[in-house]
Amino acid sequence: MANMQDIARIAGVSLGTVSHVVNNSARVREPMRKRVLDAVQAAGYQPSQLARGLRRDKTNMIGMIIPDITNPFFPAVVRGAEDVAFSNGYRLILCNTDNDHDKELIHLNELRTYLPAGLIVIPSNFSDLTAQAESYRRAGAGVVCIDRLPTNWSGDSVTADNEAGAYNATRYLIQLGHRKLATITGPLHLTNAQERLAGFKRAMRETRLDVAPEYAQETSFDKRGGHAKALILLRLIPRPTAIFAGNDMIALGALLAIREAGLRCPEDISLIGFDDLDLAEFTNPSLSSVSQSGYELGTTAARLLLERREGDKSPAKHLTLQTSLKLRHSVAPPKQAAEDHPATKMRSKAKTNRLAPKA
Amino acid sequence: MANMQDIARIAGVSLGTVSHVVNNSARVREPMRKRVLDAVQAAGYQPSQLARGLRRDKTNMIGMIIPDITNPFFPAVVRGAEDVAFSNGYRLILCNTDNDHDKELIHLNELRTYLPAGLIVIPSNFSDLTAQAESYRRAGAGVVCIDRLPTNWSGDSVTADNEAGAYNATRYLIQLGHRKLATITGPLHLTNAQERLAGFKRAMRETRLDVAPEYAQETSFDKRGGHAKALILLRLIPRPTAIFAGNDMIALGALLAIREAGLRCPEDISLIGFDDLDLAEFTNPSLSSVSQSGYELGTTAARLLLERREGDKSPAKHLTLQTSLKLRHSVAPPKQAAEDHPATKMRSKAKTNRLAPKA
DNA sequence: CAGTATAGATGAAACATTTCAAAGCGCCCG
DNA sequence: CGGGCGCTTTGAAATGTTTCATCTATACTG
Repeated sequence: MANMQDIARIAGVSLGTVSHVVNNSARVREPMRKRVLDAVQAAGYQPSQLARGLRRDKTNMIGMIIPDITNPFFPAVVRGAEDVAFSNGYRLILCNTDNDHDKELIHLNELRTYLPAGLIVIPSNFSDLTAQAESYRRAGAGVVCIDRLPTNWSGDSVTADNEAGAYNATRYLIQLGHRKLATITGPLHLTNAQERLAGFKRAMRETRLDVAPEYAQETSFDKRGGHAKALILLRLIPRPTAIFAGNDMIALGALLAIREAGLRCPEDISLIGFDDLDLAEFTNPSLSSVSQSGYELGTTAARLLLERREGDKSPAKHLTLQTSLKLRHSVAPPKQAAEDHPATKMRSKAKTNRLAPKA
Repeated sequence: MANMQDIARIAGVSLGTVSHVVNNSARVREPMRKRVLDAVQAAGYQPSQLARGLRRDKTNMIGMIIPDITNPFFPAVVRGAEDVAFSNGYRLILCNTDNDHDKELIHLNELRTYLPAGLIVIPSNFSDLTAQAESYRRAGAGVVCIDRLPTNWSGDSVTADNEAGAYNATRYLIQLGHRKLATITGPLHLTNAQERLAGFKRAMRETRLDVAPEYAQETSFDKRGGHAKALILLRLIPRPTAIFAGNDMIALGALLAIREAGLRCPEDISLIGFDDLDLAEFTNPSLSSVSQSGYELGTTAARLLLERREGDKSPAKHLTLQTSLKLRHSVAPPKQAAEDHPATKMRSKAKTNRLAPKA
């Protein structure tokens, strides 16, 4: 590959001049400028990002650390981040942690040696990134946490309004006439699971409905967990008539359990998930869900990072994205309340329907 | 961050010695060696990947160029590649092309300036990577194409046995008693779509069944395309009793179209997709599909790359991964043939069932 | 014990940039 | 015509490694 030296020789100018032309870092008189540009064109020269990064003490890479790209919520997040990054000349290094704190640490430590422009992190379980983030910030690289936050996180963040989303979903079920609600939460050491549970509880409290401990089951954010915990819920007396699941994978497992138990959704049990994954549309019945845009989560985080890169020194920002309730076929009024509750009329046959989230 | 100079000073040795200890590139006597290691530990030193890459003329990065991480088939591929890369000390730079050849070219050109250890590429439409790949190879970096190949590709590749997979699926439908089969292929400039069509045709030819042109519709690999083309197929006379879809997204669209047309799957029309995405399990009816492991595609490609990196100079390898037929509820014997065809007994109520692929 | 081979340690060059201080140069003004 | 000023251009240093040629000291051989 041609290097700057070559270009300088071809164009008959000094090394510094080539650099100035390439980077627009100083005035260069037109004829000379043109000679350089021509040489660049002719040789197909592209500056070495390595040398550039080494010298500038910063590269155009952005580290993206996520639990697992295979989890259907994350690809959109990554894509959002990549799109914004790409169109601003940045590239993404993708790292999967499997929620393993050690793996996260390995990535955190190694990525720093690439002098990335910043980091977008979906923290693993029990992360404490404060020290690491501080070290990145000292090196002039921003760190944005998204989706859920480590304990004591004081840096930039972008998350969905989990509490409001859960609240709206729960309130909707209550308005349909449900009185015996249950929830299957994600791991409660994760802030997003906590917030969703909080939203659920607030809606219940507001209606003076009780949440007995066994009606709030905690599990991992996956199908298997949802399946196991739903089986437990279905054995409770009285049996819940509606379940709010911490995410769509849990809801999917619950759906399976409901079917296995010989019950029907939504006739016997209503079900609402969270995330509004693509698959929510294809389940049988199709799954109602609190919709959050993973893509937007990614773009917002990347933009925040780039603003910091441009020199934004303002105090830590906590951006919250609104959710919307996507109604499909997995919800219905409870059987005994179908006729006598006024909210029943809200039951919609429409495949999708938006309920504006709390402002 | 501490650099090598610091370590040398702390340990009281020369720069070169530190390097040799860190890289095991030369014998260093134990006491000195230990002093260096202690200093590294104490300072939390990590070598700059930038400087190292610049000097070694090669980094530990692998470029991964794919159409769109949001397409549900690709996350597993990426994850497979990342797992093998990670456990060998390599990191992945993820690039989405949206099947846009220009975007692909931008990535191809820029990635080279990072001096990556190699490239894993799912080529975009109409790619001709020969020249680019040659330039990478000259720089000592391997290029592996996966999933589908550019025209005239002569380098390393890993693909599924698309032809056999399609053949088996089609043959299965025929054995069930179907005689009027149709297919909705992906874009026929893509080799995987071509091969799947070829497998379909071979099975038809073997049974002396005709494939009239209008019974083989071509479209993009997505739901919308499948939907549109299925509507066309459903209007044909005689109407096909089974459709082999070029991938699961197409099948999904077809499923929608079948439902819209007031027909039932599998009673009126059987349907088989390709890829066996997670969602195939959740559709209604659940979708039969030719299963290929995206994860394995990724791991195999990464391993191939690393072998090249270790100096394997053997001629281009073309690895082919076997597929298996995953039977679910979207297939049934055709109504009129339900009783009188011997193959009918193969119809299984089992949710999943493997049919060994052609050896 | 002298001479030599050899393992071990070192210092400097090289990788491809950016950037800063300094030099060159034309031009205007006195 | 000389001095000074401001715009261009240049050359060199610096970034953090690796590696190669040297150099040193140690052990071995005759």
